[in-house]
Amino acid sequence: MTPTIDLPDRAQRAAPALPAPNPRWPAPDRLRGTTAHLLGLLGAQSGDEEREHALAVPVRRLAPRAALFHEGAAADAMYVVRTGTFKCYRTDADGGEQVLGFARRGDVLGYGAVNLGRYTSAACALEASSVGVVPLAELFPWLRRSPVLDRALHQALSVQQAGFEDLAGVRAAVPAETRLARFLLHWSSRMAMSGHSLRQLRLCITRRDIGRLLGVAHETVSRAFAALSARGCIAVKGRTVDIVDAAGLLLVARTRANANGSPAQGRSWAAPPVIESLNA
Amino acid sequence: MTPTIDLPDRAQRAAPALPAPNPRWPAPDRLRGTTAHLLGLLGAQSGDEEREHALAVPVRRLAPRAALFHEGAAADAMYVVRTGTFKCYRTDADGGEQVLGFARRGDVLGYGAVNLGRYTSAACALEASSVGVVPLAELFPWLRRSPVLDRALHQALSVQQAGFEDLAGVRAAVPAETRLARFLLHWSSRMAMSGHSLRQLRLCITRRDIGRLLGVAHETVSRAFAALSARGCIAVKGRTVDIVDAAGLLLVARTRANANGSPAQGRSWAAPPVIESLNA
DNA sequence: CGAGCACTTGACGCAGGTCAACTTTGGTGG
DNA sequence: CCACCAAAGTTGACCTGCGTCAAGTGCTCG
Repeated sequence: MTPTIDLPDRAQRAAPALPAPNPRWPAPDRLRGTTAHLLGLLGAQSGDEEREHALAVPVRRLAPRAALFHEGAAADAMYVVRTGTFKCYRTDADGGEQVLGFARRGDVLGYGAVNLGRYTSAACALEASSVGVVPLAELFPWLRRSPVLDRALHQALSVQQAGFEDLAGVRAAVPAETRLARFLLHWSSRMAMSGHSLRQLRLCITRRDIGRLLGVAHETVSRAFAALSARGCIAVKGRTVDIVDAAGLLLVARTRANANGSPAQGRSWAAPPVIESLNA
Repeated sequence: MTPTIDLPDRAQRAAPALPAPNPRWPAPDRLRGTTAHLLGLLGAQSGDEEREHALAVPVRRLAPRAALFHEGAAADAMYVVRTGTFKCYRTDADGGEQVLGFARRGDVLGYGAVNLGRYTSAACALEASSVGVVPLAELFPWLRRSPVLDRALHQALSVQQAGFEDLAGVRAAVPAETRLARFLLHWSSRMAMSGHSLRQLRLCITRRDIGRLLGVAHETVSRAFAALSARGCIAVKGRTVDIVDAAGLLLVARTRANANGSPAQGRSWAAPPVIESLNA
């Protein structure tokens, strides 16, 4: 229940050497940013004052499947996601992975290490990604120097906590189809926040990992996709999912109690407001 | 997946009027504390300087079963638990509760509201309890004035995040008995942190709520208790649980794969270091 | 172009959800 | 202080959803 100290055996296959600088990135982003950039990532505006006092913030790039850090490893930094997608997970003694969630632009990774100096979970890139590096030794000096940054961090952590709570909902004691529906809606609204389409989902996750998030076998995930598809809620093509009937999906996301009948006297199962626009 | 705005129908049954001041509490604690006290709660030392600049921090007392705040309610404060135990949960449309976790001394409640101004989940007292009140309007001024407080808050949040991650483990796709074993170990190490006995657990939680945390039916929780008891790992008397055989419990906490045989080649399933002392 | 991994689909058995009956506990009012 | 009632807990019986094993197809990467 507390962080393992021992690294999983594939700890060795650590993050590969940084890939050659990617020419698609504008020069200033190539190797480092500033604390002002961090602010941007965290969703805050940086005033002139901030830009002046801005300190250099290293950027680290990761190839698909590369580990950002390992569970239990000694930590010298936490990270803010700039681009790409990360999977956060824990590995238990039996080698079973428990997926804790996924991180995207603006999400903070490795925060659990702030107290312990060791990462409490692992994170790896699902696609080519990059992060801003916040050395733990610098963290509090930075926050002290820039209250705006501190505030931005707190707010980012606050929304992340809400996200965590959401994810607890997909692991609730409800049928697999419901869990998957909830997860898809969750993902949809997360993606919408970073300017992506609400209905067209590009999951860069294997069925196995979805299963490990939902707490079901990967075969069951497959069948749940098929079922939702048959029901006409979604159209699935590999890892691309189209939300065809958002209202229907939302109905499934409520509870088994009424997969058929009454639209439930209660209100929306914590319906993301964004979902309204899906019905357009 | 995002906070509901509508309150559950029992929103009305809000927190009852504060119970008459409890004579058991020393006078200075009776009605208010200071930011220096907050520091103590959060597990930090407060220097002289801190004590000087200390600001008044209201204390709120709650009767057993009283709600601290409701999901989706407009928020004007977050809280730090002083005494007692709280249950954090969300209610979905069907009236089903999803328990997110339990909070004890030093834990921060209502942090999800820092960004939104609305609570993203509900919290209610399981026993007579008290919290330090941090008005959201004061939060950032306080943090700015006292970097030590800021640091303490960050560190408390950091360990809380680790705790959340732990709890994801009890909801993993493993048999009910394993989930319960993991939960008991989790609870044990949490309680140990606040100076309680490691082996003697006083759960102030109903089987139903344990079930809602683990994602299983409450009857199953009952049976799992019976099974662990029959196995000789624990002795159960109502809500009092004695950990008789910690090693055995730990074994069950690993995975069904080997409830019988090989002690698993891998390491302790994220074994809490504290557990070692249970074997004394 | 081949190998391994992701994904899908089927068949089967069991862990656990559900319903039901009963006991125990704790809280409330007389 | 006790009697009463509602909620919490336990236990049993039944049945179903999903975990597991197995076989086959399609990607993607080396």
